[in-house]
Amino acid sequence: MVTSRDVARLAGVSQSTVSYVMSGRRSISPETRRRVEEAIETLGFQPNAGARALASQRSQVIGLVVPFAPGADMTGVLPFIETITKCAREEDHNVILATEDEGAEGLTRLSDQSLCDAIVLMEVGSKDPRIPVAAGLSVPVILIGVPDDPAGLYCVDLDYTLAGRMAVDELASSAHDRVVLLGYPRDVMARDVNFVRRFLRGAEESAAAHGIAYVEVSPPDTSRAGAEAALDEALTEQGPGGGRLGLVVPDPQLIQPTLQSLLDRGLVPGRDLSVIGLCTDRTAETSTPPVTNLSLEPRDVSRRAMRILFRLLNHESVPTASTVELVTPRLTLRQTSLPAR
Amino acid sequence: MVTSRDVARLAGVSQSTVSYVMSGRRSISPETRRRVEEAIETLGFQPNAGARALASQRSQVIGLVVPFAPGADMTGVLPFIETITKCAREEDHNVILATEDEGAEGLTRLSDQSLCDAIVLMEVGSKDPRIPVAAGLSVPVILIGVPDDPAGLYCVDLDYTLAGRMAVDELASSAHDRVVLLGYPRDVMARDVNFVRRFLRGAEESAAAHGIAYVEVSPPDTSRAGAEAALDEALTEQGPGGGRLGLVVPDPQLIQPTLQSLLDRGLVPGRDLSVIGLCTDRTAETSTPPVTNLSLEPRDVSRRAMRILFRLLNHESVPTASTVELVTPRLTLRQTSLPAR
DNA sequence: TTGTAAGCGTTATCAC
DNA sequence: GTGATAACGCTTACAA
Repeated sequence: MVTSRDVARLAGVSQSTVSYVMSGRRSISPETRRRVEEAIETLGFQPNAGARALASQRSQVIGLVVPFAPGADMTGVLPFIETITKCAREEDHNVILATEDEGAEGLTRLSDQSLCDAIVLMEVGSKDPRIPVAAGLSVPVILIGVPDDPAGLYCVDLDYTLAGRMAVDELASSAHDRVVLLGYPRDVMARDVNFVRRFLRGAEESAAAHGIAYVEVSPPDTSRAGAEAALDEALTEQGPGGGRLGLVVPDPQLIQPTLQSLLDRGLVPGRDLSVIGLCTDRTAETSTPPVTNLSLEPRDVSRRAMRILFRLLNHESVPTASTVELVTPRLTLRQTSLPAR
Repeated sequence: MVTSRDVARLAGVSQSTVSYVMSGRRSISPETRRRVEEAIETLGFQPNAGARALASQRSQVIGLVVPFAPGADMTGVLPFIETITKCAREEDHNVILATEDEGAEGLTRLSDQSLCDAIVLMEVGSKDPRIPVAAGLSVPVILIGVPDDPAGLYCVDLDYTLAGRMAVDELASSAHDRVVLLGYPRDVMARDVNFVRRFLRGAEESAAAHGIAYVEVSPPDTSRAGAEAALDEALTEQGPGGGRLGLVVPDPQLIQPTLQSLLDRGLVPGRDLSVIGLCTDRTAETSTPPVTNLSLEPRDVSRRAMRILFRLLNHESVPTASTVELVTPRLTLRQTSLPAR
């Protein structure tokens, strides 16, 4: 292992000078800088992370708590991880992973062992028991998701209320006369993830505002059978025929099963009814048929979260009116929308 | 911050005793142990990771290099990340993330800065330039994937050759008389990921062995249009009618577009032809229609990789005949298989 | 069975 | 502009 002592010896300077050349925290004569940088180069010196963390009280690591709970939506989290990791690297930080199932102890572990300087907490629940713990840590924490009480923590999330409203607005303005919302499966409802409630409220509000018929149906799960059951309920209750029907499907995992169930019944999305999904554009493009969607914008959400986090780390002011920052979803019309009348 | 000194003071012992109580590296009298553990408990002591790493030369961290390259298959990597993280936690280790686009420097950074004690390198290419670098690091490295020359490194991967063979075997034994392999898109071929070649070889071998007609077609990309183009080529060349056709689709991203293209042509998988995909069971279950698949077994592959890694870390012997450990794929018949004749 | 003390490789505060 | 030197909090010989 090559240390800063080795570099110092080779460059003919003191160890502290090597440190200052690397950190730029005091001015160095051009000549000294050159010699030190040359020595670093020839020896291939890399500073020891542990020693640096110990001395500087900064680990240069971001803790990322990901939702690996059983049954959680796996498809959506990867873009978050990717974007967060890349943002971290841009600021010369690393990312350490913790899983949701570690609960609140996972947070205290990351913080109290000085494993990281800041924490990103994904997919927080409405009354997430980790929030009060997170708020009491000695490191800044940013939430992706909006709990009922953020306890002063900064939050970034998609504007799900707006998404719900946009979905129904779109259907209403394209002359649909009834909306069925194929909701989240029961276990998701049970976990009480906050965005579910927000989306439903937005959809409901819009339906009321437009005076359009509106029903919510909750599938038992996101399987094919779950979609079948929910559709049975939805279509029987209202009768399949007559008028323009719009189906809103906020759970990404339920979209494909739903589309297939419809096709199996001889109901063609885009011809016999409309379907709007809430999912990433990638999911929407590859569904069969490609589904009109409101984008979840995971990259945008992640980037904003990291921006705030680094401002907190650098003790810069965070230019936000509220502690909650909401990202506007984007509507993209695809094949599952009925043509305008 | 509460340190081991604080614990020692409260328990009325020396700092080293606290350390030994925690590590169990020497025997402690029951009474002393009790007092120390009580002090740890009441103070909520957590050892400082940096200091521990510095003193012990062990960071208790596993470096995980994930393929976030543009266009890489995102859906498949999450189960790997999840399983690897959980295995690490079981051995009281943390996981630090690096992205593929950091290349070989990412590896040296992780190792030379003592950021981790071992590295898991995912999705290695046939002639991956990171392999020689990885082999020269001071920390053990395990590969997920099999390069042409593993340079002595341990590798774990799905047995893609066997997968290719199993796919065609299945079709041959269920009385199909020709096989079309809808290959990987050109950019994947260009990246020369090793498993592509292996899968194709296995399929080809089996076709030859069974004396069954066999064609490979390469789509321009994994989009809907890409699938269309490939199918056009495949079906024109051979004519759509006559005999039992089996389609093998090894790229998970191409499966759904292909199924849809077939349906659009009035060709129903499971009635007019067979389709076998290479993808996780989860993907297979939720495709439309559910596709007969060979499972990628990401959890099994990850667990085996971590088993080997920890044996290397603990200087235990690794009970493997070869340096390459291959996992057998599992075939599950679903709706896209023609009934036996 | 326990304590003492010398590092581990940086950073950062003093001096000069 | 640069150099000593004392932390940082833990592990681990070496003593007792």
